[in-house]
Amino acid sequence: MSIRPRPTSRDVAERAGVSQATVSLVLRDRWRGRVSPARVEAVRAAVAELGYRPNLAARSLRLGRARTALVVVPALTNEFFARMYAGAARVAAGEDVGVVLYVPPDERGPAPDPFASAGAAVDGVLASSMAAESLATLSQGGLPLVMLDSEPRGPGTATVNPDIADGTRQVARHLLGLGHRRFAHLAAEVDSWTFRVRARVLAEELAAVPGARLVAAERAPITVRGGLGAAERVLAGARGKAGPTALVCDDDLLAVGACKAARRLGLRVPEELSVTGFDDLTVATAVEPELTTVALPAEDLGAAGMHALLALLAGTSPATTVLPAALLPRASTAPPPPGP
Amino acid sequence: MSIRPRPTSRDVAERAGVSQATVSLVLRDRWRGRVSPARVEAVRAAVAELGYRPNLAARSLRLGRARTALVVVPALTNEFFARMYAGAARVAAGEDVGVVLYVPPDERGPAPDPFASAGAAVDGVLASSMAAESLATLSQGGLPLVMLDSEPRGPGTATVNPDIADGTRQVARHLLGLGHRRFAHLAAEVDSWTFRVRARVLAEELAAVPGARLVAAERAPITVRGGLGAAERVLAGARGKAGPTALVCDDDLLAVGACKAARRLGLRVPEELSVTGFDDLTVATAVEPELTTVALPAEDLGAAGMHALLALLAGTSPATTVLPAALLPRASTAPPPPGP
DNA sequence: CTCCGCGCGTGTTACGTATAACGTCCCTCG
DNA sequence: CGAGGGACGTTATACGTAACACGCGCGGAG
Repeated sequence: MSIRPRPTSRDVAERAGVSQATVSLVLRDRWRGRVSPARVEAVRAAVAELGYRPNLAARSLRLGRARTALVVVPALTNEFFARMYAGAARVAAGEDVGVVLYVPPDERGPAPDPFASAGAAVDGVLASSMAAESLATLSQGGLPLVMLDSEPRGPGTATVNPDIADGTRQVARHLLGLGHRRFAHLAAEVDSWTFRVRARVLAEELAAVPGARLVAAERAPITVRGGLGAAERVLAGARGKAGPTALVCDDDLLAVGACKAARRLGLRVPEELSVTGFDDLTVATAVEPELTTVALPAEDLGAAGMHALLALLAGTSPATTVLPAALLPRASTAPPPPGP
Repeated sequence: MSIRPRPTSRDVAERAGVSQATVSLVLRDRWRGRVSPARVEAVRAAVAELGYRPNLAARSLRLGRARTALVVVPALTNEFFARMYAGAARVAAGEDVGVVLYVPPDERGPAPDPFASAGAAVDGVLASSMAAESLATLSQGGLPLVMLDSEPRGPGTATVNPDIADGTRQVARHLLGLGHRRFAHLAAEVDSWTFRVRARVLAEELAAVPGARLVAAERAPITVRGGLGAAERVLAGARGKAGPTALVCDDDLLAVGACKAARRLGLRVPEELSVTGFDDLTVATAVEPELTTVALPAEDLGAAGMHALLALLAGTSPATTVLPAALLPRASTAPPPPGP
């Protein structure tokens, strides 16, 4: 089986007994009123027989656009980003747009140039939750750029965000409404917009209620282990008198870790400690008790982002979109235990 | 701010006072002994000033290859696939190869042509755990193809698989060794190689031990809900006398659902019912009790797959690789309750 | 003195596709 | 009967890059 070079449109033309231009017309569906049905059929038959596929590099070069978007995501093993990607990919597939995915290989160190390593030609960029320095690199491409779940930027780039502030507000008010006054915050140790907003809004909401306060705050990597360790530090520190009765976590994984820590320390959730998460991941309903959390529309975010990018490519001017977040009260929150 | 067309290598040449050919030589690092250092510097400076980036479509067309791989994955929201992808992407990034990701939009219905919707030119394909019919489409591309976690095929395509048979064997022997004799199997409702192997090997292992048998089998979608429903059907059916004492699940999500079902029915895990999972997902250690499961080297699988693809592209002949699976005994398995 | 070889560069071409700009018929209408 | 125009195709060209095949001086060897 010797390797046979891929057939070109010229090969198809020869086989069908027409010119290469005619083949192109047929393939692009531009033949109406220019090519007779008989020849169209001949071309189609030749395409099928040869197993011809257009060379996409050549097409991109000729057309000056690739119908391809570069999607940049910090880590796909994070369910939230995976869902966001799924939404973006669905829209892209529907619009017949290709997707080149770029995931920075490592947290530390300067990431290699996404454009160089992308390999393929790309018309625009959809990036999510990036740290500021990576962003600089992305803007340098000079391509239309849509940011997801990130600090809204000046004109020039579009942004699509979940309403993190409102989600956080709902969590805080839910817990305050249950009667909690002593809070702890388990924060993600990543320094990005979304987590800064959570910390800020939580502080604001607590400040608005007399007697309410943040008795502890810890940062941890966004994993179950991370949450476990951080929660142990928070809870072990202040056993008894002035410990927090509510633990607000930046992510469901942290919340799950916190629940494990509570169990180890003999604290019952939610009777003695309320715990809240963020994102409504699969794990939120897998554990016992099921987590009270904030559902963010991850798929919609990705989908809206891709739509925004396509709009940008079509020439509309960039805008900022905010999608709603919804508190899902479940079994990990309850009124605080009565004071002594 | 009017849109400025992207500079080409000719623009760079003009600015640097050299010919376009020289620019190309410098950029491809082919100038040693052909271009004087002074001019090399001039070119580099011009590149920087103009923010020039090579047009990848043109480069691919000229070179006849794109240094880009098409990766096909059934669903990235499945943590196992996400990890597999991460491994593949890491290798690709290291080898300076781009990745075009294709996720079939829906389970049902014929998937659109991956190559057409890929948008970008591609040199080879890395596909995982696909149903047979999708595979046919992939082979049609005539491109080098590496399959992950799939039925080993004849010569022509390389395969990289986890040792599913051995993993399943370890689970069965672990439970048999604990004394279990009445088993139930919670199978994934997807019809793919990996799940067929699990069912077959489980049956074989039970057949080899006198008295051991499969008292029930159910199929379910690979979600917590799916596992919950299926486990309820299995467990509610045979309360008391001849119910299974061990529940072998094809996936950790199913196992988590099964644990929830057991709890609802008042069965304690692992004292009254042992449950095993597969894949060692994050959720396996998030729940209580932590799941006994089989760890599959997802990242390594993806990495090995990408290496295999690169080898194929370099001209080596396709091979089949098998990576080990490891049983992780944790807290969801124990000896069966003493008989009445 | 001639000629070769080397250091340095440049002109030119091809990759495969899409499309603008042209022909040709042949039919119809004035 | 001639002009006009529609239906049908083709020729030619450009997209941006990579690299082959040549120059052109100049210095040293023969």
